Amino acid sequence: MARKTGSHSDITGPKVREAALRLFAEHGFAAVSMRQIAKDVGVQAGALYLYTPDKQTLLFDLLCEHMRAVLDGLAEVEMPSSPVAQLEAFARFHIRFHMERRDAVFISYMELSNLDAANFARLDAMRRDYESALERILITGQEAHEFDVDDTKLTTMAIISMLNGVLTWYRPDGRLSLDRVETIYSDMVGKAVRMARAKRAALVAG
Amino acid sequence: MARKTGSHSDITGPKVREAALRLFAEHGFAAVSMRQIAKDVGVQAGALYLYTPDKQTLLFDLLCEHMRAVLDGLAEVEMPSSPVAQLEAFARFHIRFHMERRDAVFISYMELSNLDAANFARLDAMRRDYESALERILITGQEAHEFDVDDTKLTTMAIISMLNGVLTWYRPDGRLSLDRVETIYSDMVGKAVRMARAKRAALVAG
DNA sequence: GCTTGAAATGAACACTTGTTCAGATACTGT
DNA sequence: ACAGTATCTGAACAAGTGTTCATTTCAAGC
Repeated sequence: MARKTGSHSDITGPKVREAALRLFAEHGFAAVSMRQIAKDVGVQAGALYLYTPDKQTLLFDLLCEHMRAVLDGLAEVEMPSSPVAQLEAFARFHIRFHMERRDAVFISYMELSNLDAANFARLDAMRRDYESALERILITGQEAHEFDVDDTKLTTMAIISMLNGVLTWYRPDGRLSLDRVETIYSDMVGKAVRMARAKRAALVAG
Repeated sequence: MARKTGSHSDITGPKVREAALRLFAEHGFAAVSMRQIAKDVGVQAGALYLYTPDKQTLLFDLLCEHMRAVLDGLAEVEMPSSPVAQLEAFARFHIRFHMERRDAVFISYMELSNLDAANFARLDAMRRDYESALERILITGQEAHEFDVDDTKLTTMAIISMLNGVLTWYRPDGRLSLDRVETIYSDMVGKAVRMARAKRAALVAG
């Protein structure tokens, strides 16, 4: 046997990436062998090297594609004018988007150490871009005296960690709908950063 | 050569656990070989099996010991009477304790999938005990009309994720002291769950 | 000082790892 | 119908995997 009937790189290529993504997320990068990926695709291990130069690059490409999708997704969210509403929009987008791509997110937060320095740097830059978008919302709100944030950088990280936490426990068939989770979380985030009414009144008056 | 001069199981044993903890945290369980651990300890791979029946048990023992330390640590925190102060005490304890044991926390949140079902269940029970302690604070505050929480279980998870996030970015030599980070985080947590003054007044009046 | 047992070696086991490649097969364009 | 190329196999490679064990060495108790 050699080439299979109906085989095509447009089919096998995505299959490889899909299988790798799923298996890496489930067992971790180091714990998944090329032969396991190949078996999942329905092909011999050697064939994988038509679609990736090596295992590490396969991981990097998955991570890279994911971060690009996140940034593109956020760019497509039409942002309201008020910082409070912007923050809610961000929180809702983050939760929904990340829930739809659990596997990729899992890998992004766990397997970065398997990358070499250069690849890591590229991904880290993209991640910082995303976090900056949130920080800009906080800064805008701070300047408009709508938010009362001690440190915008720290608060950015805190919010993102909190939102990411949804991944670790949320189950689509669970007690709460995703929409309800989005609502509760964005409410909490809002309360955590919004300025107290009394303080704002004093500031506006003064 | 065989036995080394000055060698003792009271010395090598802890060394093995220490090295395993550090290496697992840095590279991941699957990516670390017994020979790497042995080299780090300064011993041959075979000698490790005097201190653990196998690699998986070594991981499990590390995780188990960590969770026990977390629960013991929390038990030793003397809790104030007011829920607001209790919440702050919890947040401060969580951040400080987890920062002091970064490696163990990293493993706890990343390598659970490498455990078999029985071991996983035992650890999961301990983790739920810890989370329950936080939820009880939220429930108490809720009943005292000091907190305004939509869903105590979800809020518990949200708070813990947020606090855990500190681990991913905090550097002891960075811009902020650990004490300041604790303050900012516990303030944010407090604001996120506390009941608005107006609402509380209305409730007390009504 | 000698025996006893703990602590460690180092070689061996059977298997898996990522990766390469000559050869075989199926599809595509002419 | 045929040539050419894209796709895949299957075997091979050297290195590394977790684990076992007979053997050796050191340290402590009598």
